[in-house]
Amino acid sequence: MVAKSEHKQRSQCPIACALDLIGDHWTLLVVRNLMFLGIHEYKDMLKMEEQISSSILSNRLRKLQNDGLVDALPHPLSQRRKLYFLTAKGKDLIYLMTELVIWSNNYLETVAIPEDKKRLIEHAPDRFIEITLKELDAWEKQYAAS
Amino acid sequence: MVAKSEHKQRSQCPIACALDLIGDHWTLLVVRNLMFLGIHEYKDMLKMEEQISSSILSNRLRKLQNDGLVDALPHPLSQRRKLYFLTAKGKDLIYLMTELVIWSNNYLETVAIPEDKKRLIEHAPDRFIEITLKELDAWEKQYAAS
DNA sequence: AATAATAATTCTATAATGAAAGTATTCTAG
DNA sequence: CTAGAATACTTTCATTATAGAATTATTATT
Repeated sequence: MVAKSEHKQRSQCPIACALDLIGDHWTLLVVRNLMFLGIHEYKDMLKMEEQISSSILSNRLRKLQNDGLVDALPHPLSQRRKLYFLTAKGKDLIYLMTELVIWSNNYLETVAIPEDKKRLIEHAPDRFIEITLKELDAWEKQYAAS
Repeated sequence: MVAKSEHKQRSQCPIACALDLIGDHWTLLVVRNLMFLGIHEYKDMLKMEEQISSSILSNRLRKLQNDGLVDALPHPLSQRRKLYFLTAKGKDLIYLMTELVIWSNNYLETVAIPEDKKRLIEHAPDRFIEITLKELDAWEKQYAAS
């Protein structure tokens, strides 16, 4: 069952269309978990600092899969567990995500992020992206996804 | 009066903090209007293709001003009109917005945007950003903002 | 003085969210 | 083999946000 909001397309504008997929309070935090934090399981997402509720997490994971940003594998250690991971479409949000972090670092005083990582993102975003993509590749090889 | 959602800070994560400011269905469309479409007035925003409602537009403009992304000037032709424009903090979302458009162009089939503009954004995003920032500068000079 | 334009605000029905509890399935320990 | 725990959700319900329509306050125009 898919909620109403997951259907509507408000216009043909590229920004509006993208916001229909990722423009809400939670979706990009799920992407962040998969992209930067190495969190690939439902139970671990439930523990995220921002305290997502179980129902919202379930909805967002389903929507991300329906929209082709995320896919899932059975966990090798247990059939009842799943491993979520970003598809190429989802991984390609890394450029957007990196700009988001750069903007945050520039304008939002309170963000907690180690100084050295902050400096890397700020002064060599391409390198940061390269490193992150390599980590995602390594994860995929380990689990033979893609 | 400011709604509850305009206050909460869920964590110190740069992505979460940024989403507290711009992570919803409408905020970045208002930014788009100011950044790319030359729409600076309330009445013109009401006409946007995506059909924002008057109350939501009012809320978002107030929130954008509270968060320092947008400022307003009295319209030179009428005291009852206002001219909204992006602050430096708001304008600096241009890198994020450009990546959003690039991603949309790559993955969302249906987006309507002229082919030549699509090509410019795709192959020379820096040039696209430069041109856009110049247009915003020209607007500001005209109205002597900033 | 009457009418229109503008930037909101108010009202109300509907939709989304959040918190807690419940369910179905699979694993694990005895 | 069975009892209990773990996992991935789903359901329920109270609260909050949103959308659309109507209204208001102010300023401009005729």
